[in-house]
Amino acid sequence: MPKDSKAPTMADVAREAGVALGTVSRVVNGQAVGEEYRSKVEDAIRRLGYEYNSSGRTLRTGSTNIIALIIPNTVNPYFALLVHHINIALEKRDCRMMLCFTEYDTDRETEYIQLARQNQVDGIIALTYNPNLIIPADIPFVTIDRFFSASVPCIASDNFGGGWLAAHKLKEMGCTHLAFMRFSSTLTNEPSKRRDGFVSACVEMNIPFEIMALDDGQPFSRFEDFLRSHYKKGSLAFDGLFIGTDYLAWQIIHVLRGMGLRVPEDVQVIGFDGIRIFGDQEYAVSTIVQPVPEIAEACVSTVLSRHMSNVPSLICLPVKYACGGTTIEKKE
Amino acid sequence: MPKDSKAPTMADVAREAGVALGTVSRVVNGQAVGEEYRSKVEDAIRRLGYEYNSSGRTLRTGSTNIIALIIPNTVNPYFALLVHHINIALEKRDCRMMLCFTEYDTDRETEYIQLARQNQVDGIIALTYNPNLIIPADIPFVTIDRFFSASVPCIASDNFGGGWLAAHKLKEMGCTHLAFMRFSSTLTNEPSKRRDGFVSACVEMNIPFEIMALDDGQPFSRFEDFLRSHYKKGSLAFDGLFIGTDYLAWQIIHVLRGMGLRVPEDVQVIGFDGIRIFGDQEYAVSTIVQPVPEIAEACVSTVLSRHMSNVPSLICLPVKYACGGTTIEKKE
DNA sequence: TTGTATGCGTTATCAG
DNA sequence: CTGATAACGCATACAA
Repeated sequence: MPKDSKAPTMADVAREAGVALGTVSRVVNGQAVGEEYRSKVEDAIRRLGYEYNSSGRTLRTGSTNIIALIIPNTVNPYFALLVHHINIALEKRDCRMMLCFTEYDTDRETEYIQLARQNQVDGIIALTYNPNLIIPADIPFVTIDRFFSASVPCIASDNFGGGWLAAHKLKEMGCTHLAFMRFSSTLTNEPSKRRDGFVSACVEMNIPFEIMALDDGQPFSRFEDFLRSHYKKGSLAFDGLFIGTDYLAWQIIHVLRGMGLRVPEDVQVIGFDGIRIFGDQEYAVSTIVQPVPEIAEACVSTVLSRHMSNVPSLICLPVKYACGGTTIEKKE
Repeated sequence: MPKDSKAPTMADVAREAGVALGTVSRVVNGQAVGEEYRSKVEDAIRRLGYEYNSSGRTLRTGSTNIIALIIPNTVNPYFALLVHHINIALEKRDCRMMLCFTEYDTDRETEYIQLARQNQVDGIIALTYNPNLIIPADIPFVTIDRFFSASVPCIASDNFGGGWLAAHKLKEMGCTHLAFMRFSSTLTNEPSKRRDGFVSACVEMNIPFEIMALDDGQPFSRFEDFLRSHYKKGSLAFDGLFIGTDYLAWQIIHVLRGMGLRVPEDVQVIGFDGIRIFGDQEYAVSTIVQPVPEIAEACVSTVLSRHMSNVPSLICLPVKYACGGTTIEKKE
């Protein structure tokens, strides 16, 4: 029986090639090595079927080329999209991803940060909700949609601009009475600005509007109650709705249709996120589209930027409007 | 200036606590240690803010508690669901996930296996399409939906039974002329059996049917051509369609409606997978639901089973039918 | 039960 | 440009 019960190491390769261990390391890492030595080493690698073992390097250098992504889940299509594009951006830079799902559990958010540190990740990208989350100072850390402090870069869409755009679009489509509806976490984060932009535009355009914000944890039926209380004699008090997310917009459209209202004929609806059915088919609802590829790229390039020096504390990326059939386009 | 520029190690803790390095290791790993020693160590850990560094252990033991999941992407809702449930199953066992997206690129599938080995993962779960993929013999490996050999466990839904069930349901709903449509990869994998089950049921029930399988890479418009060629004088030759995936079913329903046909009144459609809109809302189409949580659980428990000994080579899990509005329920 | 000592595979620092 | 050698942090066999 051969004694090759264990995988060959650089030392084995060195012995096989008749060179020093350091030379093998240099070949493997593509550093300057004499041509004759290089080929001797490469032959030996092939003969032995040597494969690089990154744990040695991690121990020695403390770096892993792994970035932790902390996010609620991957079932929500917006998160799925984010995960997808962040992975593309990481792969482009030869990095791997350690995926951490929190399911909106604040304790898990904390635990995963600790776990990421124990695994020597090179950085953390996090989309979290824990109001008391402690950001590690010794690991490059960027957050999505939530501002902590000037020293923790935050990447987000232009939420204010998106709210503003939604109101303008509804006006443009002929709406005269608007409402904004959302689930609002107790946390004040970047998406909270969707409301502010919407309000700002309504005031500016002198359009009447109402706000219906429901705290997280409140039952969805409150939205139904709200709509019904504004429904008299077969018509709704609003002809245009801006909803905090596409997901909620979808649910609310069901309610509207259940009430006998037609969307978009009687009520036009604009959501936020830019979710497509099955990920790449038509938009689920008319929407303000977040620039997910750009957000992902910004997250990755920021978290990997050397020592996180000279990085802006808030990166805000432009959104755009897209029709998903729940608004009336002017000229088709 | 303090000299704590580097993170404290077990050796630092041992010195601080006045015990031996091995004792610290035993405390950290929850092994038997005298009570007085344990508390001395725990105090020292707290004082120093020590945090476990897993790279040392990985180097020493060769194990990481990380499982690689190789999958095309996370944008397709079925894959998103799979990722989600596999992560739940891994977390339950204190394992982390290294996510590898292939985007159906066969080279990437190979590369990621190599990368996973270099990262010392404890196992690999893979959903792949490369016909020549080489399965590493030295790493626990399970595949989803694709049988390689008796030594590589394969986890899949009961695809044959699903096809069979779809045909029976369509019959039950009053259909008399059926067709099956799918994109078929050149690869013969478990999902290929959806067709076989469907055919078997049609023959058994003595129902006329047609099969329209399009090779991957062919344009979708071929399906349109197929439907149009079976469309005469305002009616389609089929009143029931079974489609290989919900995703394709969704697209085909668009074509049908574009032709002026009503779904489900004129044509009933059943897809496969069990995809819900926004991940947790209504089913996108009437469908054969894959038992994703059970598939995930089976993948994880199998890949982690000690030495992969005594594991079945094919685990087949039961599917069920669900209405998604593209079939006519008998009694509502 | 606790202490001691060694080695896991790699990188990096020196001399040569 | 190459060779020899010392860490990196931890687990564990062995000695006490």
